Amino acid sequence: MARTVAERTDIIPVLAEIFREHGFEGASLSIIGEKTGLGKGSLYHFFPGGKEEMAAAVLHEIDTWFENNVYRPLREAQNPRAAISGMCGAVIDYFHSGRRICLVGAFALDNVRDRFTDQIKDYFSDWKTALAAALQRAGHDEAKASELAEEAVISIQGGLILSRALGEPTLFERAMKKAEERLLT
Amino acid sequence: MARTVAERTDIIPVLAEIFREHGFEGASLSIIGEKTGLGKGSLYHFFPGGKEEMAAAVLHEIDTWFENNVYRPLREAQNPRAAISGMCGAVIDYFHSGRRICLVGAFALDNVRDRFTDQIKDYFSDWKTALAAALQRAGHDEAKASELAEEAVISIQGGLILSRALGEPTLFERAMKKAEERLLT
DNA sequence: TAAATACTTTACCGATTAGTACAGTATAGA
DNA sequence: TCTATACTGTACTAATCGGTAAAGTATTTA
Repeated sequence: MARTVAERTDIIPVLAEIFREHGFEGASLSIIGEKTGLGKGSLYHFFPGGKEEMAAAVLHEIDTWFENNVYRPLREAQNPRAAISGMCGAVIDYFHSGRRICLVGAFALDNVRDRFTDQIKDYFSDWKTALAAALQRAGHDEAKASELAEEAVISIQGGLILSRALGEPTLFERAMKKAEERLLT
Repeated sequence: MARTVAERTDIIPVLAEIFREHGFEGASLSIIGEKTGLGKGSLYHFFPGGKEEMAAAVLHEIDTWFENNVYRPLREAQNPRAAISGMCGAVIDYFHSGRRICLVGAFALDNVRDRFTDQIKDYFSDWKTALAAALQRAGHDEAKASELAEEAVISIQGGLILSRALGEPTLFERAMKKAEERLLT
């Protein structure tokens, strides 16, 4: 039989988009099979734990992406203000200017939240602490840095919801610009 | 047979909590039957359109609640600043200090978003315009009022997500206090 | 080239899904 | 009290769900 996919890692971004579009429960194995081009046999070969393992793998990939492209730059860049600015740009790109939802945020509101509690919690908590660290290095005291970081993450998540709900991608870009202003002044 | 529920309207709040807890797809008819104490026969008697009609009825009830308790007071109260302050209190109560999610926001991220596009859109759009109207009557120009209103609704939705994700109800109260400050200064 | 491993296809399982049909019972109005 | 309507319980459908089993075919390793 023809080999369709060489690497398990190639499937994960496809799974991510499926979960974004249909949610965890709505992402049936038939949809997954259709969009990945893989039969059930192959899917359970790569993910013996079934849908739950697929979603966990997606969340893990999201986590490493943010660690590499958002959290670590915030913690380690020489210029913290440039790193914060860079974060805002990376976020706009990642969420396709508000046309793409945040899977972790969606899971947090979904009934699967209990199955992925820790991964969801870490995502937001890591983001907050990394951003607060950059803000502190930019001159804010600990309390103010934590407050500003929390506000920014809130604005991102809320902006994604409203942007999606109203069908206005520009809303998200506006919210990000506002958030960046508040972080840098 | 014993009559269990007198009014269709009595069931809707129960349905709302079920959808909040399990999502639209996750709210199976067996769960709904169990929590409402109604058999399928009764459920389809009250809601011939099935789950979709149930969810639509819940969204409609939410809309009228916000119209009566949030939007209209914002539009019509003599003292707009007091009305804004009242809105913040009502919102904290309604969402149980962040322990309760916003069903409309959850639907906006879910795969049912396409089935209830208009009701979701109206919810956020009505909220924005009502709050902007109050802000204008409080002295802001149209552009600034619209900007502040959008920011506030964003903070509410984002606050609910983070509060839920991190398991910190105090986060939502903090976000609401911040939002109120920004609206009233 | 031969054997071991990696991947795929197909067929199947029991459980659950939303929804329908309909007979039966309770209630309300005349 | 009789009748019409409102409501409920039970049984049923066809479809789909996530998951399993196992035989078959590639690909890699020795």
